Amino acid sequence: MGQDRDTRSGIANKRVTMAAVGRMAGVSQVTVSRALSDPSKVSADTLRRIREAIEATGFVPNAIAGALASNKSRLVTALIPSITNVVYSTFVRSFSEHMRSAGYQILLSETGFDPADEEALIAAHLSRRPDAMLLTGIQHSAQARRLLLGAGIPVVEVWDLTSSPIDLCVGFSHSDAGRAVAEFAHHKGYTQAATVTAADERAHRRRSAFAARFEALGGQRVARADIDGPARLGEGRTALRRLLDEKVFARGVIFCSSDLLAHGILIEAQIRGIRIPGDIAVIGFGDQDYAADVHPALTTVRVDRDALGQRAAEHLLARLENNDTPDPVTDLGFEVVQRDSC
Amino acid sequence: MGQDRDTRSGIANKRVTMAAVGRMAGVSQVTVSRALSDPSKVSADTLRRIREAIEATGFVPNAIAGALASNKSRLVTALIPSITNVVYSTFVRSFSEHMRSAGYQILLSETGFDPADEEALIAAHLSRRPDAMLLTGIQHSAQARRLLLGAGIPVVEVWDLTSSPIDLCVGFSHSDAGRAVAEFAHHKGYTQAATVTAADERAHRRRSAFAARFEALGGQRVARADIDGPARLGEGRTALRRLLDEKVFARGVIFCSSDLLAHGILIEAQIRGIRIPGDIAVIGFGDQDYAADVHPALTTVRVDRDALGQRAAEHLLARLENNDTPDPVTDLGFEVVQRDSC
DNA sequence: TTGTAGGCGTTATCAG
DNA sequence: CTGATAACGCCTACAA
Repeated sequence: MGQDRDTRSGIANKRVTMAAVGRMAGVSQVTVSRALSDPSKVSADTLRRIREAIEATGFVPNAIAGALASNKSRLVTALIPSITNVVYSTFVRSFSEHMRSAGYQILLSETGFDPADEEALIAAHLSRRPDAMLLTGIQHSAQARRLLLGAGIPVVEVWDLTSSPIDLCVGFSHSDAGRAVAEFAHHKGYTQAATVTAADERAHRRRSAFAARFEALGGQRVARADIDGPARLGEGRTALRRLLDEKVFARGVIFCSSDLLAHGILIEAQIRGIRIPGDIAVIGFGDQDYAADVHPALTTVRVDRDALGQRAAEHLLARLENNDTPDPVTDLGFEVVQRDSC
Repeated sequence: MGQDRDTRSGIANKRVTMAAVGRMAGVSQVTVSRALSDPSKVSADTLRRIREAIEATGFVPNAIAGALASNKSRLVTALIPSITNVVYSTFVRSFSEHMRSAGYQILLSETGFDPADEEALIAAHLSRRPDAMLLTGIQHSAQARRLLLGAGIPVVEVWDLTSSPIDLCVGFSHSDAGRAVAEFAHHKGYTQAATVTAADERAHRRRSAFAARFEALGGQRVARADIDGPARLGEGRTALRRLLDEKVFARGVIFCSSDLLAHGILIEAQIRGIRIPGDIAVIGFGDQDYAADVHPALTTVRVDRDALGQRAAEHLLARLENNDTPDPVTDLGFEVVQRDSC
């Protein structure tokens, strides 16, 4: 209670500095700094005394001061559309781990659905003077690009492809993915199709490419059910209901913008006694953890998120550490994974 | 290509400082600082010139220098077990949004499964001199506690309850939750039960409390299926299979440590023609987005993650901004949500 | 309303 | 191997 607070205040000893550690170890502040950054430059005995002093005082270096002095923050900021979307969070984990093992910490923020917010977020992140920055997607305001360029740090745009990245780009083509799915469906003999798409620009690009190719290959006009807001299981169920009730679609294949929506369709179909893939076939997107475990197992599009995070990290690190120039844009592709739902 | 890189290097103008902005606007650096932190302390005309200069130069304040000078980083760090687990990420989103609207940014890291890593992570985070820190859970090494105490910043531990928090604690009792589920099951007339539990200390505490209470209420010995590693849909399916095959359980209620596992059980049961809740009843944990949309709709335990994030933020802010002392520990409780699976 | 001076805790650069 | 000393870019007094 109050007691606790008092105790804490008492303990809130003024922060221990290198100078204090040095005093205790009988050396100057600079020597402490050296002992920490390159122990080999300090005599064994001094090193020992410094380590003891650090242990005794509970010294934790002040990275803020270090960053200011060295002009290196060892901080990398990342902007993703949503942290609760597993697609992005698994990718970010991979990215983080690779950056962390190179000594960088990640400052993560959600950009959400409003692209207008991104600019302010970028500025806020830039004020922390990150050594590099990761952005999701390739659509950024002119002012955002200016800020980024002005910062003079490596920037990697992920999850999409462009011929004119701000700096680096690692991703895959959403149009290609849509087309690949259309071709897959066509080869499986489907001539009727529908799409269920969440409110996401990249998802819509996949949908458009899918529909265009499917129709070009002789398929009938592709029905569509669009969702506003993020994908949820219930939205998948609703979408199937709408498609069926509005009689715009009765048989064929449904291409969803995410595995979650596809899963919703599986559930709704099961309840209605619609057989999958007998009556209706379903294709998801993302190849989530659970895609192989739902029933029937979901045919979907796999994007290697771990590889994506790794490559993004590697390219950034190449810029940061070595002085070599990685390829500005790298296409990691995707893969249609056939299972039972189509 | 190389061209791009050259361009970037060219543009990487040495960082614009407040002094530079001031020079351009015909005022001193301090005035620029004031114009930014409290525009009312600067004359309208000066303000205009400064704003023009900022616009023209693309100046972005250096939060590093600001933090060093003011001894306030406006940074709050958060440690969660996993970012890909929606339970934590939704909570963190709520926390982040509340902190952000108060002007704080969040530095997020995953602690993962190895509690030994936590200590190093805490130290790494502390080196950024956060103004406050959020920790998941109440189990921290003695050294970790020392570090935290020594930092002299507000700390909030979430997702659990303890009578001796490091500083603040906002959460709920996992034992209480387990017991509440046992009572719920008992009132529904079940006398046989099993648990499916992921490798998580808190989940196991819920399980123990559930089993103890269930048996105390006259139920038969509770069967168990434990999973090592994180919860996945497939693990839920496997668990049901194991429970059935090993003949340790055939009818009754299954309490899962997460909705995901429960969902796996639903799927496996459907495939095997086991009726839910006719033959077997299922109770999840977490009340995820999809819990109401699976079939049958999942009975589960709801934890108000948004409220949790909000309260954690509020209590931290109380320490940070006002000088009043929030209650050291606040129990936000939980709620058994009855739907169709039990 | 504006400016000057000093300092925040490091790292970089020279000396010794 | 160790130590002065000068930045780093801003904020907090205190003055004008």
